[in-house]
Amino acid sequence: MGERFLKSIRLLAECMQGYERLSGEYVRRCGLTHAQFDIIATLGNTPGMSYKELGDKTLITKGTLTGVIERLEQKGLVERQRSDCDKRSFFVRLTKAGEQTFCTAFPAVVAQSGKVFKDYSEDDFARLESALSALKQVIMAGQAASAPHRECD
Amino acid sequence: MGERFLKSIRLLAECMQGYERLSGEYVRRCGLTHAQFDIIATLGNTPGMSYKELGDKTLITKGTLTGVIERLEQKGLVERQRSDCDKRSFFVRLTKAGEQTFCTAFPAVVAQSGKVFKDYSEDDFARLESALSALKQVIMAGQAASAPHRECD
DNA sequence: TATTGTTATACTCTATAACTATA
DNA sequence: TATAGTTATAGAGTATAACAATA
Repeated sequence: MGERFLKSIRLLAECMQGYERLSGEYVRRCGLTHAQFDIIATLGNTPGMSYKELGDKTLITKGTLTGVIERLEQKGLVERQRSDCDKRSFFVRLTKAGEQTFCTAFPAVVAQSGKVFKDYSEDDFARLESALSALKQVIMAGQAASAPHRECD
Repeated sequence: MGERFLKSIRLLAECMQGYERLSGEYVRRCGLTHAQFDIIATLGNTPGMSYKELGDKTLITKGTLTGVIERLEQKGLVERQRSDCDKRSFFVRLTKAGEQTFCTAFPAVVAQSGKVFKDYSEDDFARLESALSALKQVIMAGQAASAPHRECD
């Protein structure tokens, strides 16, 4: 009976699915998959980062990341450069074209999907952010707690 | 500059990703994929429903749904039955084994992933649900509004 | 020895569209 | 004509594990 949280999770999932359905349409119009858009959005406004960092931020595992980056490289949207300090590591960054995609596709997706918030007040946003920040905190704490057990069981 | 909502969306995505990472581990331990678990969870505690309804609820398109249901059928977790009233339609429901999976896998996933909420108060839940309900409402309204335009552009 | 990224395998999901059978 | 579900195709993400090069 302690499943009080299920309603919240269901709502969370519905919101996320709903938003992804909304934005996904525009993402696809840019010729990107969700994962590719994720990478572009993560690399945008940064000097670039390693595969490792990119994988951590996007939840894409390294094996998959190779493929995703490969396809983005073929499209000319990202480029890789060996890291100076650690020669095992690659540094991934947006190309000019990638930055342009970021600067057009990202705002386009944002603008279209953001329409639904037109009647949101400052208070509405504050409440939502506050509730989600608290949620994020316990979830991240839970991940940190369970992660070390991965190999023990 | 009207991107006030981006922070909320980012938080939403982080929460969802975090929760999916948490629960995904347990889902996989039950031998189910995310989509399969989604179907099982949706069919649980219902007398069953049509493909159409199932697709609407899970956001899985009909073409994909055929495959997902097929694999669940092979595992003996769901069964299909032609609808009496509409012979085009199939009625999908959990088998005994499927119900058992629902009754064990679902609570297991729920129990494990629910651990992170152990310190959540009634008020915390109320705030979260309230904020998410409001969010869901505007997103769903946005979907309804944009859906008819799909073929116009 | 541990870590970064690659490669290979096998499976699953996705979008799309043409198709069948029923309404 | 429209709808429920199937089939086919092509592409993409996932888990897993063995592997090379570097630390």
